[in-house]
Amino acid sequence: MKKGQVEYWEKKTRECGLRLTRQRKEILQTLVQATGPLSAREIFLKLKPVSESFELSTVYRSLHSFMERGLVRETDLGTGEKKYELNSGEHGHHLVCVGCGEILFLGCPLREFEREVKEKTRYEIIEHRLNVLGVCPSCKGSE
Amino acid sequence: MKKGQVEYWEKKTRECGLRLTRQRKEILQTLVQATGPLSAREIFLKLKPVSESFELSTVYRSLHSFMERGLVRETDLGTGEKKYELNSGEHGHHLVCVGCGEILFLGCPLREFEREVKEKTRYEIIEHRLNVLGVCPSCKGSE
DNA sequence: TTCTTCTTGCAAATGATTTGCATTTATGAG
DNA sequence: CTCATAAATGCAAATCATTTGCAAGAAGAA
Ligand SMILES: [Mn+2]
Ligand SMILES: [Mn+2]
Ligand SMILES: [Zn+2]
Ligand SMILES: [Zn+2]
Repeated sequence: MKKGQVEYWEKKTRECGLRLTRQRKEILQTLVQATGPLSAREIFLKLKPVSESFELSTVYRSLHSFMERGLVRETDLGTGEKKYELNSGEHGHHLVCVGCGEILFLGCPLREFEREVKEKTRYEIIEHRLNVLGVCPSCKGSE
Repeated sequence: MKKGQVEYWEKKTRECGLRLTRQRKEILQTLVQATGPLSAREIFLKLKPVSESFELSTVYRSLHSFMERGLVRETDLGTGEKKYELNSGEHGHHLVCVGCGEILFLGCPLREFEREVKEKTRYEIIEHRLNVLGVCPSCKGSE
């Protein structure tokens, strides 16, 4: 069972001791289908029409449960709302188009830098957060 | 007149067409003395005892005026409140101690990376945001 | 099926930041 | 220096994302 399938995440959910509710299934489904990180409200808006009943607060609560167990990652891309994505396990960063909001995944160029910072400052490094803002080719064209 | 002196920033304020009010002087003074970026509320709390009357909303409004003119920079260090600092002109990033909140300035290791991203993605790069979280030596000691 | 515990819906609270509006103040002209 | 005017402030209320309390509902173990 692969990370691209809902079943994978549903199993993980159970394994973490979380109950697999209809709402959580639908949230996971939405995240699996997504091409990039989504905000709680984006998830909510995708589901409300399809789903019997659904609360935004439930989305937030589910995402937090998922985060606590490491199933989901949260990113603040400076777009007002925090974004959430399934935790693929591979560390990286995001390139955001300020025009259309498209989000591309970027690898991490900071392994060496982190070592230098640790050495120079004597801080224990916990994590780093990087994101890049730009304009995608398509948005560049249509100005 | 140097960037370490309030007078420098007071002059700049005027040159930008902004009026130099008592409140703005005090905000600039606070920022000049600061050893790192401060939140609007931190500035407010430093000034309230000393100053005749002062509103948090005034701090926010002043900071925004300063930002529009490039006198002040805003950073989101993920600490809940946005932080503000005088715009030294030199681009860089921050290392934040999750223990005591100490903030160190870091240089930018991403010039080359930005070029690569531009080439690979064909995005026009506008800016990047990076900050590093860690534990300072002093906080490491006292656990 | 039953029982227990975890989740949800719903509404109200929170916390940072912003805004409307009447009043005050900085600044430039006279 | 005095005055007029636009800009800035105080104060209170509004926003907006996110969180929380609580009663009712639904998973899942037995
Ligand atoms: Mn990285
Ligand atoms: Mn940089
Ligand atoms: Zn775009
Ligand atoms: Zn510290």
